[in-house]
Amino acid sequence: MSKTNLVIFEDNERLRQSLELLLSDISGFELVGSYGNFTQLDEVLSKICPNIAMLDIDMPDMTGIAAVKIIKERSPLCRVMMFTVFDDDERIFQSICNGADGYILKNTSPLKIVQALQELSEGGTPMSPFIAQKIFQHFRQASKTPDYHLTTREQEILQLLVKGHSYKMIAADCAISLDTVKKHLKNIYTKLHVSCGTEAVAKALRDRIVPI
Amino acid sequence: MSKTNLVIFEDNERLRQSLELLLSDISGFELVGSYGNFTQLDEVLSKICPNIAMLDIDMPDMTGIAAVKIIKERSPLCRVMMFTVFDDDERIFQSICNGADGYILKNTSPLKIVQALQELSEGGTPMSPFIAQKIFQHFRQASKTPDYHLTTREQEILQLLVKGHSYKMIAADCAISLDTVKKHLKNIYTKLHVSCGTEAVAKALRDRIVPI
DNA sequence: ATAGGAAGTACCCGTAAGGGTAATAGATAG
DNA sequence: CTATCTATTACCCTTACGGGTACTTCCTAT
Repeated sequence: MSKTNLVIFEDNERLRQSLELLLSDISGFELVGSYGNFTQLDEVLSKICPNIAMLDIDMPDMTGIAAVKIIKERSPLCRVMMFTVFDDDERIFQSICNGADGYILKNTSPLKIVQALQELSEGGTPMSPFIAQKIFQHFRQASKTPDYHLTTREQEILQLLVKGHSYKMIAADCAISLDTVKKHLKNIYTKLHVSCGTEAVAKALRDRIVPI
Repeated sequence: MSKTNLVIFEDNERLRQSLELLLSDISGFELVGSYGNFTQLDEVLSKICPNIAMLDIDMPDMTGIAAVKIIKERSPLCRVMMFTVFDDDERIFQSICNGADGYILKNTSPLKIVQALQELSEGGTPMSPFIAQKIFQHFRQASKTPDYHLTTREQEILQLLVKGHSYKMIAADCAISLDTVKKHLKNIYTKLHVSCGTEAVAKALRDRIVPI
């Protein structure tokens, strides 16, 4: 069985050399490239066809976040590991959305780095415990729904409004008069502290009052 | 230092006994309860105050997904590990949103189960590789934005509409006439295949044409 | 028993919204 | 160099929307 080809993009020269040393003789892996910037990225993707790319985020000519997008567009099968000091939500989620397959922080021990790369090559999704925590937290946060004390009827009507139904259609759907629909929507706008339908729809979706 | 108190909720009797055996003599842990349903959940939370609860999802009287919500509301410090055969998006994300701190599948080896519980007790967020993959995939999926070929002006106007601005306010913001705003919105509605502002706002937010 | 909230109906009124049509300037492609 | 496309502006017309106010019925919680 052939070895897993590995390339590194890391601008800190000392760290890059340490990584080269660490990763140069792991069984099953072959370090086939190591770069301090992304100028040769195109060439690397077309000529070397690496199985795994390990990316620093803060690089001189391009962020690793932009690079992972390019890599995944050009070589979808290349698995990408983010390797960075950044642990803020913004950079974590952007990296993942752009296609990163793993995300480990630079304070990770050499042993764990090697384990993470092995896990990555086996199709796994290695990440530092802190990253896993952030992700779980993100879901919990996103599911929190403020309560505007809408009645069931009001929720029903708001849902229809979000679907793009006109007042008239809502009246037909609910089998009530047009005036009643207006009254309900008036109350809904008051409760949501908005002044028109479009604003209500935006708030309903943003605050998950209605299913997205 | 005192031991970590652990309780198990698992309705399969044989599996529960296996878990009891596995977890009864791990150093640092003490298995203080093991139940085949959630009838005694209230009591367990108020009297035993477990540090860790391990929950099966498919239980006779309540789902583990509902249980994790209750546990987290009543005892936020109790760390909850989902332990289940289910690997569908729906149950994974609901569990996490309700407050689960870890999610491992039942095909996990005994050694890995013990490691996961240790990681959980140290504040980590253990999950099966497959779960990690699902989560990363979820982010990638959510960030995909269909292209409706809106011009920059149209995007700008759509954003203002989503903010709840009236046609008149948009005209003022963009320093163009009201009629032009109308025309642009007409074009936007056509491009998005919608018929009114509320529907356009809903589509813009759902399809992430504008930042949520 | 009764007060308050939820739901429904009905009116008026003014403006905002949405559809149709057309003209102008700038860019771009053949 | 002209034809075409895009972005922009403009006008007319009808309807939908949003605010105000008022009344009835049902239900539930005190």
